[in-house]
Parts: sequence; C-alpha cells; structure tokens
Amino acid sequence: MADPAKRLPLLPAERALKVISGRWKAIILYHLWDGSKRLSELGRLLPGVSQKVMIQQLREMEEHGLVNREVFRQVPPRVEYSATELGLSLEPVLLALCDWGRHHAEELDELDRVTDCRTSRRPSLLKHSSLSSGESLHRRS
Amino acid sequence: MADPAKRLPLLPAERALKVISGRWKAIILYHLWDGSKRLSELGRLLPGVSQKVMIQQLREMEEHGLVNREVFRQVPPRVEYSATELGLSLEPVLLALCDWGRHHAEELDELDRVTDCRTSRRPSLLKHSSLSSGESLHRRS
DNA sequence: GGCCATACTTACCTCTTGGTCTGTATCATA
DNA sequence: TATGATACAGACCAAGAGGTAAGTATGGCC
Repeated sequence: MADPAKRLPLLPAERALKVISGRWKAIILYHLWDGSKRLSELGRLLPGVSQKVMIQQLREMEEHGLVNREVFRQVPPRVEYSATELGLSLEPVLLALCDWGRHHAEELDELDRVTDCRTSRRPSLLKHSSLSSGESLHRRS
Repeated sequence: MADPAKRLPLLPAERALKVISGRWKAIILYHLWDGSKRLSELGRLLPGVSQKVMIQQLREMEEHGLVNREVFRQVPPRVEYSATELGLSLEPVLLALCDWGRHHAEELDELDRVTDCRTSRRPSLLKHSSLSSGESLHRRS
C-alpha cells in the first residue's frame, strides 16, 4: 500500500511538484510543523475542508513519506499526524515558493491578493494587514 | 484576457505551485532558460508533447508572466517564446525543488528512478544512461 | 440499551487537465 | 495552381482530483 506501482515522475523537479501540490498539502504541512495534530484539530484549523478530503491528503502525504500517522487505541479513537524528517525538510522549499509567490504577485500588481508568508495559517486576517513586517514566529532553527 | 477573473490562490506558496505545476511547464522553462525558442523547436526538444498541449502550456505561462511571446510577421509564421524576468527568477526555486526531489527519492530508495537536476533539459539522453530497462544511474552525494 | 465522540469509509458527482485528431490561415516557391 | 512549412484553433474524450452526503466501527458512560 506504500509506494508500489504508481510511480512518481522521473524529473526531480516534477517529482517534488507532484508530491507537494495537493489542494491542501502545503497548509497542512505548515500546521504540522508546529507539532503533531489530531485529525479533528486539523479540521478545526482548516474549516472548509471536509474530513474525507483531509484524510485523502494526509494519506497521500503519508505514502510519500511526508507525514507520520500514529494510532492510539483508545475509546474515542485518537490518531496523531506529524511531519516526518522529509516533511520538515520541505520547510525551506515551501518558504522559497512562498517568497516567489509574493514576488510574482508583486510583479503583477496583486500584492493585495496574497497573504504574508507566515500568516498563511490565518488567511482570514489578510483583509486588514497588507503585509505584516514584524517578524516573530520562529520554529526549529 | 490576461488575468482578470480567474484569480490565483491567496496563499503565496499555493499561488506559486499553481503557476508552476503544469504538466510540461517546468521542462519548458528549463529549455527557455537556454534562450528563446520557436514553437517547432520546443516541439523537437519535447517530443511526445502535442502541439496543442504545448501551446496551452505556453499560453498559460504567458498569462502568468513567465513567458514572452514574440510574433514575427513572416511567410512561414515565426513565433518566439522566451522567459521573462519572472520566468528567470524561477530558476533558483525550481533548482531547489529539483534538489528536494532527489533528496526525496534518496530517502525512499528510489534514486534510480530520477534523473540528475541538470540533465533535465536533455531527457532524450536517458536512453543511453539506462533507466528504463537497464541499470541505474547512481550518483552518490 | 441507547448515546456520544472520533476517525474513518463508501457512493456518487463535477470540473479541470491533458490528450487525440482534424481543420485552417499564410504566402513564397516549384 | 498546387505544395509545403509553420503556428495555430476547435471538437471531442478520458482520467483524476476534489467535493458532498451519508453510513460504519468502537467502547466507555448514563
């Protein structure tokens, strides 16, 4: 059930893109970098994403080694999802993508249509803030 | 017909992914970094990609400001596609993706299923270096 | 026994992407 | 007049990703 059969592209760049670009994978990873999360927690963090879809994304990421799934045999089921080493190693890459994304928006005069690279986890805030410059938010150096 | 209406994602990272991840966009860009190319040239460089699809990809990239389309009013039509500043600025990003892609393959013991990050522009060479039927192209790093 | 929370699964539907195949416009040249 | 090279456009199709809505399993707790 792991990786057999359905192979990834031969070109590394395409492989990377294929692995990363699922509708919700990037944001899910952003959240998992903050620590492991239960399915229900992710659901709360990303309202608008149905449970089925969330699980789909997580499973694919698991197959690709980005995410770890840990099951606790408890009464109300408890499952924790966390980023693997591979998942963590994506941080600089996604950060680069984020920076370029803003650069792209800037060049097209659409800076008002993108969020800050760190506020990604709060897309609803963008209304007021144009681009928060105050740093903050440091994680695993 | 440029960018109105169909907006890109709010999250910069997703925006970047959306712009980059078309089936042939990455490879096309690799080639355009080497200099502008005519449609027919790209066709020769990427056999297996139909003209219609090639044009599709190029047009989308044009809309997103990655590619420039220059028409020469000549007898047998002549159109040159080249990378814009924005397109060129993607090089380090794609390189990062490529590196990570190889890293990913390495971690999953599939280094024999990816090419080198620079040979991307010559996918036709794979034939000799074996990869479909023959050995692996090993590449310690 | 019935209820509850959690984490799924399944059936089904829609829209986008990428793909094939064929048609068209241009105009120098044979 | 027919041909040929180049760059498209259009009709059509298949697969897949993502979405909705509903059902299932578990086992303490009232």
